[in-house]
Amino acid sequence: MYDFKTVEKKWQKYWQENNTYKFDKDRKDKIYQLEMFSYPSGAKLHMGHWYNYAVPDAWSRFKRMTGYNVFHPMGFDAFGLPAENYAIKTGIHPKDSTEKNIETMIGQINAIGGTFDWNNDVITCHPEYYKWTQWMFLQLYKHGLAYKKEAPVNFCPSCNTVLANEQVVAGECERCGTTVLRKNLSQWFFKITDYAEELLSGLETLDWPEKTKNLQRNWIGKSVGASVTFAIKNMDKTFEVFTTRVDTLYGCTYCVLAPESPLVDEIVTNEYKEIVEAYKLKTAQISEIDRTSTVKEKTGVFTGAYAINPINGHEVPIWISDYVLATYGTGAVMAVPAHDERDYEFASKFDLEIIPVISAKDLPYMGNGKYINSEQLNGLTDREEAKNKVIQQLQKIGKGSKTTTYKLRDWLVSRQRYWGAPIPIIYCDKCGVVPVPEEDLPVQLPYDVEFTPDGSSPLAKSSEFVNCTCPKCGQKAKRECDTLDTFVCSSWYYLRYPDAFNTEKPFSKEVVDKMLPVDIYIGGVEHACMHLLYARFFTKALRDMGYLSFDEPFKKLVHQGMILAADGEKMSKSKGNTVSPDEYIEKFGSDVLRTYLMFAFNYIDGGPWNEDGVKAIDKFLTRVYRLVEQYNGNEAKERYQDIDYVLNNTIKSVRTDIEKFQMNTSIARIMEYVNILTKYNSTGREIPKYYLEQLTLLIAPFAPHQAEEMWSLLGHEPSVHNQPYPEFDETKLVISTYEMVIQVNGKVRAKETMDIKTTKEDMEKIALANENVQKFTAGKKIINIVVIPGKLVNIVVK
RNA sequence: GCGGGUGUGGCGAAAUUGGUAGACGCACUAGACUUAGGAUCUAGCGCCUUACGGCAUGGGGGUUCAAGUCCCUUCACCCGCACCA
Repeated sequence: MYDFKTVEKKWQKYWQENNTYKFDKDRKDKIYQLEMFSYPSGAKLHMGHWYNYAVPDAWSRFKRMTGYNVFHPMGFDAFGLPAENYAIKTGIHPKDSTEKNIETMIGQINAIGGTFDWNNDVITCHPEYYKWTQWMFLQLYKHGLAYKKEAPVNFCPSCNTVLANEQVVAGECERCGTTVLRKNLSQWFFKITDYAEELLSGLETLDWPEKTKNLQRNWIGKSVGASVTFAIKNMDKTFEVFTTRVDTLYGCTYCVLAPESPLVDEIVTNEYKEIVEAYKLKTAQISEIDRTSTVKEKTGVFTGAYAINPINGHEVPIWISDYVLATYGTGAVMAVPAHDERDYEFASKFDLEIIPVISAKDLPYMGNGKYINSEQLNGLTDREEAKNKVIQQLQKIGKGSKTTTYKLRDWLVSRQRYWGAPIPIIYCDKCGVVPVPEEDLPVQLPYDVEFTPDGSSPLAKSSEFVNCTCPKCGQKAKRECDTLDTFVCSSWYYLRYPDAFNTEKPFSKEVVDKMLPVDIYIGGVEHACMHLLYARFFTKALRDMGYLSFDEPFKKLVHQGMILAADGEKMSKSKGNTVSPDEYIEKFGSDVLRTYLMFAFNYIDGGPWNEDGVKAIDKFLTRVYRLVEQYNGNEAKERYQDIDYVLNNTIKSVRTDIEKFQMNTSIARIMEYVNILTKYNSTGREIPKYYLEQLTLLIAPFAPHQAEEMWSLLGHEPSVHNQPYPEFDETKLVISTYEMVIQVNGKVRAKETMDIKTTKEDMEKIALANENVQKFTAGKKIINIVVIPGKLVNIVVK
């Protein structure tokens, strides 16, 4: 009787004591395999973690058995909002709850029986780690890639606190239901936009899913166009607009500024001040997604000011409207209602002038055509030519040029929260913004802090933390009280693993250049635009500072799908439809759960949980074990052709399928092998040891504990995981006959067993002679016969 | 709204990339063995039809000797949207 509980514990202990999976730094054939580390928020590992860790572990084991030296570390992304919210609710300090959760989760991850090497402590909330996160900030600051500017936050006036998007439900504060406002605060940014072009072009070099690359391309949102400078009438002021349709400049009949644009206050005339203020207030309550919705009715107000179109000197009114975003382009647009849908809708509603500049039957017209009402452009039909002409003229008078814009925005890293890495900056009345000297790092996060929400950053309330002396002049100064976005922590953790105990530097260049880039990175698609882009940015920035000599952090990327509840819905505590991995390890063991997760889904799709599927795998593994258990010493050397064929076909398929992360079909092939062995066994014959050894080796990456047990049952010393993976013999896969398919008009009408060497002519002859085929060709005219050697014959009749 | 994706038996899924649709498994049906078991083994199993055969990869159209796979169109569902990570 196989007792999985004892067996799994026994081998987990053995692997740990013998350091079976310790990475050997001196070997050359390394693979750096990484799964996205977990966030220890909800006390326990859920099925999604298991799916993310257990399935790739088979890949890792397979790579080890095929001769690679796999570096497979694990850590925790431990700062973040949920721990702080939990603390506000329960009074348990984020540090305490996080440490406790990490301990629990380490135990649970170990229960997977994975190849994780824990000798690489990366826990982002530990000072030994965040010291270097702060160091990263300083490097970016020194190289001009970190700067401060005003930016809006969600603000609840009743709780008097900043809210995360997640805490805003339908425009209201999730705690008290008050309407959330957008309020400007001075905050730190990383200049990721400096790398927009390389982040875009670098995608070409990556072995990533095409859809993920597209997501990033789109997020970066490159757009080639022109910037045009408009002067403001009767004022010594100008503003720029970005447009992709500079060829329609003559048709510009008004301009629109984003309501948040600082220019608005400067240009608004007294007459319009009141309504502009009211409109700005209203805009502050609408989310960006709603603002840009094209189904929403356009709103806006006139500022009383006029702009001068640089190409023809026309005076056009300046409006403000929420469909213009301060964060994209220049925060101002030229409106050409005749040739832009949104502008047309806006102009119609507010009765603004519409001047067509491309001849068209119906407006708005976005297509190509003959230019009209455009002086020098009149008569042209080529859009590019028209654009170039306008740009040339604008350049001549210094009022515009060709420009590229990106949707990508700089990365806001300031958080008005406690549970994060403090931003290492000091404000001195005399010296201004002073970075904390590197030798003073880390800026420790104090433990005793009041973090209930009441209007200011929690750290601002700790006088011990805030008050310091200026490192430059020695006068009294104050520390920055915001903490860093946790994405900063996770943007460089993969660099830390290979050199996790370095106290001198975040990592040694020599070690990292040898170990990186990560050969395979596994995690959810939801990180496509943020984490994965931020990490790429960090790598490139550090490279340019001389700390690294590679361009991209993750060579190959694999996404896992989502495991849904049995009802096909997302698992959630509130719906009460969750299944816990613990429950299944308890009932079936790790091997069953691992193998189920690998077999039941296409890895990148995931799917709904199925209880019967788990039982089926339990049955399958039991059947496998029984084959070995029944073995009593048949050392016979003879081989059987039919078993050999299945075995070699299985080995070949498993090898190629694991490589593609298709554990499901790999296991299906092993099942076929088990089926033939079972059949052989049921005729009362005993299976030679060789076939059982092959079975054990084949299944080792999937069910590692059971394989180890089977290996010792067959009289071998552990560990099976240090054995080479089976190789296939192509000669055993050569077949002498095949089943020829005979079609008439594309429909299968007969099959014939043929010798593999049969010529095309003979195939045709045999096909035509077939009795059933003749039933369908009788009395008809043969027009064409298509012969695919070794496969089929298609007879086309009429 | 913008962007990305998915759709194949009762169910989870395969399909060497244009060449026998449904591998493997679940569920189901029948049988065997039984010191009755939610155990094990054997066989069957896309749908319609007694059969011949016909129909089938969300729907419609096209290209082709041949389409799940390529093209057009349409419907349904799912995911992301910058302070959850």
